Amino acid sequence: MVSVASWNINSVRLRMPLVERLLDEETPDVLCLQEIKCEEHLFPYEAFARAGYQHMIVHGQKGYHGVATVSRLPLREVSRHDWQDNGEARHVGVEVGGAGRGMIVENVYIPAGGDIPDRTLNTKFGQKLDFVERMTRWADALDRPTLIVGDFNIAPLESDVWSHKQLLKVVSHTPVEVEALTRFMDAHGWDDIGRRHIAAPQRYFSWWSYRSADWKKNDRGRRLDHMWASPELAAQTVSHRVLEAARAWERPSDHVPLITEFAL
DNA sequence: ATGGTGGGTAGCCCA
Repeated sequence: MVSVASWNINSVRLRMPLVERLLDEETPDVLCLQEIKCEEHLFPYEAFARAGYQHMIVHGQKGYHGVATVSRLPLREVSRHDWQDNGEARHVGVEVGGAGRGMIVENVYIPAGGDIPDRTLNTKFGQKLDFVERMTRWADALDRPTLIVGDFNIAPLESDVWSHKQLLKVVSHTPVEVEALTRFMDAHGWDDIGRRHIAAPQRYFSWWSYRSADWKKNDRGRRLDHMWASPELAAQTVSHRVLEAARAWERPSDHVPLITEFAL
């Protein structure tokens, strides 16, 4: 069994106690973090090593974005793409286990894309679409079973949001974003592990805005975080969970962790 | 229709 978790942590240094709680309670073999918000030399390497996660691949930058993959099993970095071509740290790819025959785990943080869903009025929205388009070209050439996880910042299905109708013009759920993400899915034939285990139209959210007096009561969530795999790898999944309780932990991230177990 | 909160870091950007 190998388990992989993904979590947009929104500052790894501030929320290291929450990360330690997750590692202690769930003991995933691999944890992919997004929005670590620190440079590589400021990453809390010692705390992860103390928790039993001695293998760490960090792609950080000052103040914004940044991803890290930590593991109890040996890791080897295989790629570090800049799909936006602007120097932001939003991806790292690793191989878990033996070189050439281990599991490929791609950890990605797709840009949020700003507030206005129009690339002529909002550069960031165009950058988001271009980022997904470059991912699509990359996925088209993949030649190994791969797992890709992270904050995609797109909720593609109607049941991935609290109100399909009210979010159609809200960045993260617009048709143009969903179409771009669908092209990415089709380029490799990715299997959406989340929806394999919690089939639509069941409620499935991974993010609730901080800008709500009571996130739980209103439950205006969205599924922005995903775990997608090559079909042969997805067929080996035995469980998938959304740790919704983590949204109520002390000083929480606005995202919650996802965990998938593989029978490998 | 609007603004609401949170994090990093230095006078705003990003989510």
